[in-house]
Amino acid sequence: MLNKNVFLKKYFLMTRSEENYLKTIFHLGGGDSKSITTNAIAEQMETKPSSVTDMAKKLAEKGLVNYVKYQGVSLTNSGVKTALSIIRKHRLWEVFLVEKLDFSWDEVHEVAEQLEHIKSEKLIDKIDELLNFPKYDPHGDPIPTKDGKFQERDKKLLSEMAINATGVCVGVKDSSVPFLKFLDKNKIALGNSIKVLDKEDFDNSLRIQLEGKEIRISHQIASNLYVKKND
Amino acid sequence: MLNKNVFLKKYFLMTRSEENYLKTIFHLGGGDSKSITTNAIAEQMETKPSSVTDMAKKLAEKGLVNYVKYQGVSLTNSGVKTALSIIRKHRLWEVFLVEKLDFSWDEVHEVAEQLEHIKSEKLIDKIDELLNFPKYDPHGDPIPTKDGKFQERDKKLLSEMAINATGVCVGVKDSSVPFLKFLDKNKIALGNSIKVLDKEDFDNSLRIQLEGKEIRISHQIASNLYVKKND
DNA sequence: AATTAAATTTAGACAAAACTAAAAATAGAT
DNA sequence: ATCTATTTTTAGTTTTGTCTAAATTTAATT
Ligand SMILES: [Mn+2]
Ligand SMILES: [Mn+2]
Ligand SMILES: [Mn+2]
Ligand SMILES: [Mn+2]
Repeated sequence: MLNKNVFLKKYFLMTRSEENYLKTIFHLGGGDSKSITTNAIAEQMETKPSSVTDMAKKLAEKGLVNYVKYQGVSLTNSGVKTALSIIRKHRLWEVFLVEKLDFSWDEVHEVAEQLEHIKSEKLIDKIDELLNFPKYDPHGDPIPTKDGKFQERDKKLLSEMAINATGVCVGVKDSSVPFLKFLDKNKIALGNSIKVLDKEDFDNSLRIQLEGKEIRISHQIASNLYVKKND
Repeated sequence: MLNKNVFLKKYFLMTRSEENYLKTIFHLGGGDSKSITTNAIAEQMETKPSSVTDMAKKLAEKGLVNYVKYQGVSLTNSGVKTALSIIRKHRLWEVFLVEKLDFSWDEVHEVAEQLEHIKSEKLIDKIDELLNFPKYDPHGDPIPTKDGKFQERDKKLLSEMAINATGVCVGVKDSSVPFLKFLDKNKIALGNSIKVLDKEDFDNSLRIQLEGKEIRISHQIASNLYVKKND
């Protein structure tokens, strides 16, 4: 009885901390068999490199990451699968909070960080169904399907669009609370139509048409907004 | 910074384990300044008495329980308040799962055990609103209000009702999965009308009318079903 | 009142997840 | 190729929550 639980725990059950590490490694690109350094992971997670080393060993033991001393970690197939299932939960909960509970897009991340660790396959599948199987979360990020398929959208940073090009705002690169609140205040939202009117060479700021109205936008903003170009 | 966090953690932030202890103590009657023994708590939580002793000290330090060596623990006002907020969350999530996601009443407890620890006041208030401020959970247990008010229903065990008395089934005493599944199989549900027809002295079984149909019920079942008597 | 049984606490250990400080390995620059 | 700065790992601690085994207190019985 005790031995069986120790076995399950060691090789199958995921702790919250382990899940957070997998998610971070995935977001840093470790899903494409690219090696991520312990330092990079530590910085992202606001923890210490030595803690990351400890966890790397544990995750390697579970077959979730490839870890070679001094060479960093990458996700195994199993690790990718697990990371995607957590990201799927995170983004579905974010949609739920916005669509069903009237949260604003700057409030959802913090709560989703907790909800993503709830263990119930039925729960998340039912939430998915309730939301009518959404493809994107409130920040425009794609939601992996139940079987881990990922549909990245064809999008471009607004700052990289040519003059006179038109499109629709579909996502944010920076999804920090201050940036999202800034966009709200300036009435910039996902789904808005955009046309690039002019670029200012001096400071790289843009003059754009947003839902018909002409506004000026700094480079900082333009380089954090994703646009889907019209054909 | 570090000192501030240590301070917050020690005196304000609740861990999942601490929350589970408070909830258990409350369910064992520790809210009415009755002393609950460490043994009773240990048995309920499937843990060891020595672990309970450790936690009792920690909760006392936080001002959540009164703890006197060898005398057991009872909840302080602050402890009751905290316990009620967790029970409120647990029961609201149970309603949510049944009402919005089509879970059956025997599936919700396990998931609610996880969801009750999500920390977001806004989240639970919005869930409450979405559900239209329900007063009872799927097992007939009352849901505390935001400010901790408790409306226990006037109910009686079916086994204690007099012959010819009528009422409505409003709750279960045993809310274990097997019992709930048994009730489903026998088409006994909350809201059903009940009339006691006859009692068998030999084995204390009952003959009752359930939604018009006459059925026979063992004492074991009758002593785990709550009925609200008609006036 | 003394003895015994049961309940409770203490002491010491362990696993998980973090930390600090020191040691080792790698990469960059001469 | 050697030295040096940076990165990474190791070793040893800490905190939380648990456990076992031993000691202590309380309750029950004679
Ligand atoms: Mn998020
Ligand atoms: Mn998001
Ligand atoms: Mn429950
Ligand atoms: Mn319930």
